[in-house]
Amino acid sequence: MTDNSKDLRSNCPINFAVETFGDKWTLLVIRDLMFKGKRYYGDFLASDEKISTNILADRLQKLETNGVVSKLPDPENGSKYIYSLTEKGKALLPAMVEVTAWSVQHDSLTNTPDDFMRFYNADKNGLIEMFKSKLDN
Amino acid sequence: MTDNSKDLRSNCPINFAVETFGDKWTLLVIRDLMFKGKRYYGDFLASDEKISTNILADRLQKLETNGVVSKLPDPENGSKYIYSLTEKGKALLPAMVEVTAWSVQHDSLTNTPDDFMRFYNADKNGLIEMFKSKLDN
DNA sequence: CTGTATCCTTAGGGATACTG
DNA sequence: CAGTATCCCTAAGGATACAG
Repeated sequence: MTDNSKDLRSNCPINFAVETFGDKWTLLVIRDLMFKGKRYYGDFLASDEKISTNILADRLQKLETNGVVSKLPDPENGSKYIYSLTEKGKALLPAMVEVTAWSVQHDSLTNTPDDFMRFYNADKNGLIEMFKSKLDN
Repeated sequence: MTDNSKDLRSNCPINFAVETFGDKWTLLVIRDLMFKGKRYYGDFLASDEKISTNILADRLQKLETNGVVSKLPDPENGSKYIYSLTEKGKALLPAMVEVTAWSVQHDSLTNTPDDFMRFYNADKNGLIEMFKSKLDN
């Protein structure tokens, strides 16, 4: 609950979300942090969707500004940073899981680990907890 | 589960979602259908965010193409249409609820009915079922 | 009023060069 | 390799005119 005083088009929560990650790239960066364990600049560049380097820099920057991502110097390599999700970013997990489930159910081409929907249908909260614990280690 | 053969940047489910509603306006139209009971063209035009008429037409069209929204002649007024969510559209409800909850928890300015978070915290599935039943009447 | 079409500006973003 | 900066084109979209 922070007072981020950029001027939004409205005070609707859906609009807040849209203004935070409603574009063609931001959610993919969040996905990479959340589900693919990516942490370094080059990791994100290497994703299937081929984000270009200027866009990546811009989105990481905006996510940091919005408190979704943190950027810390890599203790093992002074010349690079480790990007990771803040608590605010991690809190997007349930939404990301629901979005994933929707896509898997409505797009025949989508590829996702086989057991995702099994777990989702059997015990959604358990699935979310499982991913959550992965994020915290 | 339909084979929509537009060429996606990848077969990732998050990317599928991004390509379906990852822009500044689409999710607001879905919100209006899902939570605000809007059905007519003019209803959408009247939202707080002031969508312009060409963009609205474009988004309704794309949503229809993607099977999220249906467009049917209004039986009580031949010169207009009724827009509504398809089953695929309604299936976005859990995701929309999670996104809303995230925004409410992370944006102090967001305004939402007081009891939303109470219900969400007490019985999330019940909250979703409640909205679902509203959509089906 | 419901929707479509056009005009024109700005923002998004691809390619790529460049710095440490 | 990590990240920044520039160049330039295309797509997003605001304003508004127009048709039924």
